[in-house]
Formats: sequence, C-alpha cells, structure tokens
Amino acid sequence: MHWPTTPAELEAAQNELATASPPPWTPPHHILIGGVWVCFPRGLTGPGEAGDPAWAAAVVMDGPRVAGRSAIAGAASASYVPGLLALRIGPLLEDVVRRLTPGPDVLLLDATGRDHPRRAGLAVQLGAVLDLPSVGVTHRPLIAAGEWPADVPGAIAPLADGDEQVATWLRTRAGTRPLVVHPGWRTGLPAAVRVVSSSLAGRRTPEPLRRARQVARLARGSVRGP
DNA sequence: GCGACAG
DNA sequence: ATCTTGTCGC
Repeated sequence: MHWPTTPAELEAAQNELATASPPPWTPPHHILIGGVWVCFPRGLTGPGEAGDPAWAAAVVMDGPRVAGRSAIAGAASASYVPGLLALRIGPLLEDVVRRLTPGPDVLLLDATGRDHPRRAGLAVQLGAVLDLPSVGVTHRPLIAAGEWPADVPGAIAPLADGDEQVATWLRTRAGTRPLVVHPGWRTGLPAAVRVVSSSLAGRRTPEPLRRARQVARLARGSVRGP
C-alpha cells in the first residue's frame, strides 16, 4: 500500500479501509508503545500548502523509558483539509515510524479513526500501511458528538456519529479537557482506552506523544517560520 | 446561506 | 498544526 496523492485517490482508499476487517489486537501486559508527531514552522497559519517545511519524530517507550527515537526533516505533501489529513502528512508519518528501532507494538498519533466522513481517518490508515495496531488521540472530534465525561480520571463518555459510537471521550486528568480516543487499525474501544490510559504517566497527554512532539520540535530547532 | 471543520 | 495572553498551582 502507498499514499494517495489526490483527494479522489485518498477517498477511494478510505472507502476500502472502512470495510477492512483485520484481526483484532489485544494489548498484552508488557508492550512497547510508540508515538509519532509532525510539527510545522512557528508562525505558519491557516491550512498551509504543499511544500511547507515539516519535521516528524517518533519515539517508542518501554514503560517509562524511551527505548528508541527517530526524526526527519521534510515537507508537507498537501494543504490541510479536514478528512484528507493523510494527503498532508501521511508519507512523513510512515517514513519516520519506519526508522524507529525497536519497532513498537502499538502506535499513537494525533488523528481520528472511525470519526471520519468515510470511517477511515489517518489513525486507521497509518496502522494499515505499517501493519501495526494503532490508536488515535485528538483534542476534539472531527464529526462525532457527545457529552463530556465526569471530571474524574479514567471517566469515559461516548462520541457518536448518528447512532454509531465511533470514539470516546477520556478524562485523563481531573480539571483538564478530556481527550478523544479513537480506535484505529486492529484496535477497538477497550484496547484503545487501555493503551492510552497505560501511557499517561500522570499527564493529560500520553507520554509517547509528548515525547515525539518534543523530539520533533527539537529537530525543527530555531528554523524561522514565515 | 452560514458556520463548523483531525492537524 | 502554531501563536498569544493570562491564570493557577507546585
């Protein structure tokens, strides 16, 4: 599988992914959890465009330890359009995760899964491309809706598109906005929530994502934005 | 028509 | 995503 380069091609790939039924994955007691992140120049505003400078980083964690990391400098392959995020950063994400050693058992990324116009957000697609269980974590849903959970760590509340639950709010920390957890490739809601909950390290954001963001920003360094 | 819209 | 400012808590 490779990355589509046009909206029509991506939509076709998403429609295919929406009906895929890969073997479900259940997290074992001890797993390596990966996180991947892409950052852009400071000062970049709006949806951006193809060719925007970009830095991607990935980390793999063994419990509290960073077992491996990778980073690359590259360019966005398209502007950002809701529902078509893969066109912008799909290739960068795949590239930087493939350079990660050791390889993770499951991958976290900032993207939706089934909370998507075609039920196949980037969290699903990247997992499929890499043949790796994946979980999406976002600040807000793309199209799903649902009331927030109680202000108690671990509390969840459904996010639905019509009558179908496609993701879940998860209160990772009291007094802070809940995150949206998206089942991705080979993961269901219980597995996705377990993976995220087990990687929090007392923070609002899963540690693999925080560390990947740190590494990406470090790679960006002091490069000036527009 | 208008607003909303993963990053 | 990124920026800015302000506020609160350790």
